[in-house]
Amino acid sequence: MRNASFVSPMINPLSLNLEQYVRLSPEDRDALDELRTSRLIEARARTDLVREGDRPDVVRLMVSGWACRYKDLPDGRRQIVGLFIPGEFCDLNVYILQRMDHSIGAITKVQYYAMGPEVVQRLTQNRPRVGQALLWHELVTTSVQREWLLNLGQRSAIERVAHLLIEMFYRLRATGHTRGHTFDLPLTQNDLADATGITAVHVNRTLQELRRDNLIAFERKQLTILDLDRMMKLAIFNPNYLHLDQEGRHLDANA
Amino acid sequence: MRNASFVSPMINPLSLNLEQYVRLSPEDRDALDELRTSRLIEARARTDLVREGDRPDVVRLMVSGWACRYKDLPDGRRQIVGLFIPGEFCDLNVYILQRMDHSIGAITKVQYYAMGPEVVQRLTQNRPRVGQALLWHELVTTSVQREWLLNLGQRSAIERVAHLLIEMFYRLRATGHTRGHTFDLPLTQNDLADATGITAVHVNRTLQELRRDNLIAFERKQLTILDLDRMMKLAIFNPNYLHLDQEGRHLDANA
DNA sequence: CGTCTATTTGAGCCCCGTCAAAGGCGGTGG
DNA sequence: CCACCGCCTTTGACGGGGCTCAAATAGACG
Repeated sequence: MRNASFVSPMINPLSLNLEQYVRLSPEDRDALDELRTSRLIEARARTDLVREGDRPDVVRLMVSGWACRYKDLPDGRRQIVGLFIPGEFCDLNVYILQRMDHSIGAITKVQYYAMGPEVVQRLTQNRPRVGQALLWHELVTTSVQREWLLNLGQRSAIERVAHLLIEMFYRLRATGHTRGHTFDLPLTQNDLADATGITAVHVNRTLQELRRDNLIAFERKQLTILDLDRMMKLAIFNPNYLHLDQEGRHLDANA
Repeated sequence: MRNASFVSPMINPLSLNLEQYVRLSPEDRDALDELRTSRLIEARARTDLVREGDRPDVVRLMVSGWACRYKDLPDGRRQIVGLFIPGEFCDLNVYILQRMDHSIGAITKVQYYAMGPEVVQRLTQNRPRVGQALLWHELVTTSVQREWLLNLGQRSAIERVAHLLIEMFYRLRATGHTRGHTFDLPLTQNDLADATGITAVHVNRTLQELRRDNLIAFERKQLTILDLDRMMKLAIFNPNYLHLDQEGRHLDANA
């Protein structure tokens, strides 16, 4: 929570998110603050922000609520390929492509800034360190996708679910969205199923097993990780892929 | 195979690859040709080019042979999260990160150019259109990762294997590495297993089923797709995610 | 021609999917 | 504020797709 007082409350999540990677200068933060002049859009839970096949137009910066990136098959099968929490960009670069190859859906009610690509381009040109941070953000997102591939391809059902829960804990904690080992997890068991590639019924049994073993508590969309060590061992969780811990220190404003 | 005569035989695969997205000018091609002054490195089959945890140093451009990106777990489970064919970069951007979050291994004997990040940076600065093409290349690689997530999370064993085979057919055909519906597939059944998240034994049975249904022929590392239509239907394959078909036309040299 | 790796086959079984139905909970409208 | 409705969670029984273990066969390579 470095220098939280320097940034406006609304855009706060973004600079907090980026400062995981790079320490920003006051000028950098001011430039980020100007994104607040973008259109602020609200979408209801369970609606799509963009659909596969659409022509991408704007870049979206999540302000509140959870969203997901997903792909589906004609017969209804659906795979969530990424989750977005406040402060994260959904689609920094995909506007380069002609057509969306995936959809973005709101899990909860969401608020986001929608800005033209030129706004981001101007920002990265004027503030190179912000540009570096955004690139970092993209690279980490891609790294997370790779870890999810490992998750789906190699881990068992209980390992997958545990791994996802720990990842979200780490990501939320990095931006101050946790209280101790507790955080809001607005996903339904159906969502968890679509993200882990197992069925909702089996997600249910898996969560019960995690509860029975006193590894988690989960009620009213509040998740508590009761024993992080044992959970990490169970999930074979190694946080390296999140590239946290101020790895971007060498890019710092005062370096 | 546009203008293949304009480019040197050695670097050919790269510009061919990039021209899937953007039509390059002669100057662009010349600039790409200069990458040939980079160190050309050879590695034996089944060796690692980089390992998870290493500090990334160089950018690798595949010249010949196949390589893969993979992640593994302490207990030996291994997931291949991407395949590289000649003309593709393994790790255009990952040098930005402090530590590799995955490994890169040679499937066959491989040759690749190893260049310092500054070489790529200079190239993209001097030749913006090449920079665009490289960005495109990265975005498509990421899109492929998302499709693989869908593959692992939602498709059955036979669908997964069929999907992977068709994808490699499309990617190889785009750079002229196919003869009719036949191409070299140097993967072992173990590799296919690690890429699709099923066991090698079951890959074997799956391939037999594909053969029995006269969908493929596969011997001596030569794969033929006997009935592409039925294969695509079986795999629920939609090539959109590869963003082929000169989507980058609007960035063309003469646009 | 021998060795090592890759492919193939078989038997048994288990993790997880499927189908179906019963509770629980939150949200909405009267 | 209550009652209803829809979605979410939970439970049970059953079946099957894919895993495991093990061993035989076939190729590849020196």
